[in-house]
Amino acid sequence: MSEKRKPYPYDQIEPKWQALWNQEETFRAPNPGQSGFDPKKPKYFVLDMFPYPSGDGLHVGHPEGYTATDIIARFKRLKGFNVLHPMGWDAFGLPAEQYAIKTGQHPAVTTERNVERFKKQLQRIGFSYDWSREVNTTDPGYFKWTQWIFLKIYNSWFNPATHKAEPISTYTGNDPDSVRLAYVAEAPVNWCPELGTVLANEEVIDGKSEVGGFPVIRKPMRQWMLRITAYAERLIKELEGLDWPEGIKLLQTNWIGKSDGARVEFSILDSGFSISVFTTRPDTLFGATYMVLSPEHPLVDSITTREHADAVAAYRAEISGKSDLDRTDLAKDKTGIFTGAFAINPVNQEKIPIWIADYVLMGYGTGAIMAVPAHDERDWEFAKKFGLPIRFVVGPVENEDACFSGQGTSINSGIIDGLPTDEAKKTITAWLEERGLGQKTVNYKLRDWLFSRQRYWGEPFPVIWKSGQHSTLPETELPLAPPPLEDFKPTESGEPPLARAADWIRYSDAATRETNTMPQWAGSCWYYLRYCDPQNPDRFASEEAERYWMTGAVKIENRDSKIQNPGGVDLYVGGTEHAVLHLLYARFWHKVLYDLGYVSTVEPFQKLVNQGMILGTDNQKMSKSRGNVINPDDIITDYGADSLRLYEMFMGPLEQVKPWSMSGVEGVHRFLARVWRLVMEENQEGNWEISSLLADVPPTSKQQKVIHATIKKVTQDIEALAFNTAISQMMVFTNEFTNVEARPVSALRTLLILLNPFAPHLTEELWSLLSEKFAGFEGQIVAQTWQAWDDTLLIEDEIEIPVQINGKVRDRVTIKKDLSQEDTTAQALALPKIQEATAGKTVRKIIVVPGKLVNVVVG
RNA sequence: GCCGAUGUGGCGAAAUGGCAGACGCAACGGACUUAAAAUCCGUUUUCGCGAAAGCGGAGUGCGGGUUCGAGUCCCGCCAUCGGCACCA
Repeated sequence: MSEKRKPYPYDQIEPKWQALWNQEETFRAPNPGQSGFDPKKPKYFVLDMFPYPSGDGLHVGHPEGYTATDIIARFKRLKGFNVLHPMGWDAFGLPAEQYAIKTGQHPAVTTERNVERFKKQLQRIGFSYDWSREVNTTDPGYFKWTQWIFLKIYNSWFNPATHKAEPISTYTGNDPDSVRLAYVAEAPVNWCPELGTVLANEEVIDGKSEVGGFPVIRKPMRQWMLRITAYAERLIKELEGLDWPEGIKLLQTNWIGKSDGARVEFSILDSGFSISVFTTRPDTLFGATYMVLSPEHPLVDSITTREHADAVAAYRAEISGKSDLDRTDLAKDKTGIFTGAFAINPVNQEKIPIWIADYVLMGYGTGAIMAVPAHDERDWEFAKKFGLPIRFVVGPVENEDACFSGQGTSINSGIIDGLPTDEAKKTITAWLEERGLGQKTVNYKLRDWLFSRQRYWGEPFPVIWKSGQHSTLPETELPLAPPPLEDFKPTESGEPPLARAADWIRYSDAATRETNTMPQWAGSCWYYLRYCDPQNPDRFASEEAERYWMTGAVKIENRDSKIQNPGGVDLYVGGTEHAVLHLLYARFWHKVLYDLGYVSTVEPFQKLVNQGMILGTDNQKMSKSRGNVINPDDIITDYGADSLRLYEMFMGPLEQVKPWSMSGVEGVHRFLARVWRLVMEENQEGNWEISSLLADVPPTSKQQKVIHATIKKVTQDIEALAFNTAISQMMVFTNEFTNVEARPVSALRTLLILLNPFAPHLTEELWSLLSEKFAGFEGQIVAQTWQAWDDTLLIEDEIEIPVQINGKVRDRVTIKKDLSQEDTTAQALALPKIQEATAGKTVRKIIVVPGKLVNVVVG
């Protein structure tokens, strides 16, 4: 009894309803063909970005997006949809592995423990997930299919004629390995000698390891690559029809980085070689005064003259020894060295020197450029530093001391003189093509996806090696689990940790297993598909289930008709941090599966929404070191899950970054307590009982208006994901019914249904309490139907409108709603204040906006 | 440097080109109470005048513009946050 009395007994009702939902599988979503499936209802697939179950547990950022999707899921169910709302675990990953290296505890053990904790935390918030569909990327039953998809990727190629992935058997060339969508290449990786491991790009911050801050160097290693570049064009183009934030589409488009230009062949003087360069400005070809190769360019050794060989070798050694950090730091200061060789400019036969410099990247274009210092900032800087000639070929030249990279008219350029830039590009490119000296080309910044990691805690590749040749395991040998190990560090020689499992590696006398593992992205590339049919042992998801949840089609139809209807996940909510990587990788895999006929839609996610980050109460990013982390468990203990949910949604627009406020939590908590007290009151003994003010009376017409305005606003706001204003409106509703002599039960019935998606526990409880005394509360609230509003009830007979003089409000007038413009004007002008203001002045114009205002313009 | 988002009271915010500040927090005042908490009622952009009801001016980062009318549309800046960063 000493405990402080709670404003309402959330601590009792929340666990009660959670247990009941769990027990009765209230939110189980049957698949077509299963009992309880209703084919007449439309489908709705609402997806969260599944979490990595870290050791820290949930933070308040997780429930933000999860609450938003839960409200949508519950709303759609009330609206009569079959709703797929699942949750799972992206459980492979580096933190578990590093913890294992430190403590020797197997990652599977810590992962299981963390998953358990995360799940408990999520269940305490009352999310309406169909837990029978839970997936875990580290389950053999799951990663079997991750590996299976890899096999499909490995066994296909991108046919440039059809712009589609096709089985490798349709490839007629003589080297299928050169076109597979999964291939092996020597590629530089982020090697951290201190940690003895390779790091993903995301784990390298400013050239140092995210963990520990140790230097990271680039080291070439044999790597698996996925040919995502083959899809560059489609990954840009097929974004078009998606309902995604424009900013995210742009981010992906820029990441893929398409540029139109030309490849131009330069022959090398006194040698049999020729070097091709990529340029977006072939119109400036006459201004090329030198050429630059990347230090890693394969022809550097062949063309370097004897007297420059030592200096070039020294420069190349210096560059390769630099860490990423050094290279970034020196980005502004150009370095380079002359090779002694010369190239011939194909348009004017001019002899130009060939340099190497690290501002030219091997990974883009051809790794070589023609330098046009007059019209390219970087070339300008380099030419200035090394005293190379500068020649203007795009006019008008206004300033000889500055580079001009814009468009203009070609000058000093032979056949293209006088042409505007666009024309000049076309003309010179055609001229080059006719002579076999160049070609119109499209280039992308996007690189192929480095898909292997030297890690333990990931999916092993279903690949074996025999005499230096790779081949794949048969599907029947999937899943291939990682071997049991006790030491998870890479070997001393820098080989992946799987190399320690000698027995596991030996596949046969002649063949060994691949020891790299897949990156964490692999499992998250397709998890939304597994949710459709998570226990299926024979396919990643049955065709029927995949088709139903992705397109809504119950029967299998002509596949081409699906292309018309974009389909896919109906709503996907998650943080912006995945704007490029996860969302690009998943789209890529999905397209491969689509091309090969395994899925029904071109794109996986039809609508995407990014929730904004939640900052600490100090307006700073939450972090352990700042000590400003808010733990959702504490909020639930002190205010209840419904308050946590409601506050997360009431803070502000979903997409916006916003700081946490404890008194804000108390505010919504008070609101929920007010709703509780609309229904319940305390008796003499201090027990809660149904309020004596409740009565089966019709609402007054004013109340009727509030009821219908609230149904309308809440419905429209939920559909627009504007949860904060939906809640405001329900507060208005509650205020309206707080001080009344008799409270119409029907009004509360409506409020409870509207509030249910937001505060499911409180509304279930009040619903069930009301059913003891009033009719209309049969069954659970989750089984009810969302109400419709009546617009005719919202129309006011009389409205008050402002009357302005020259745009400033001078008075107000109350008029009948359908009053004619003439009569409105007359009434407005008759107002004493308006009379006074217009006296002695000319009324020049009167603007009447029906039902809105009158504006009198006087001179 | 480039790209994107944002900028409104003491704070979180709201406003199809039409009464700026709904709703909530905080603060202040009142009711209830022996008292406090809780609850309920009220005030609260700011400046000036007024005892008060009220009256008047200013006001949505800054400077311009379009419009009868701009937080909202257009042009040019500034600031904060996020992303990319020698991509030829």
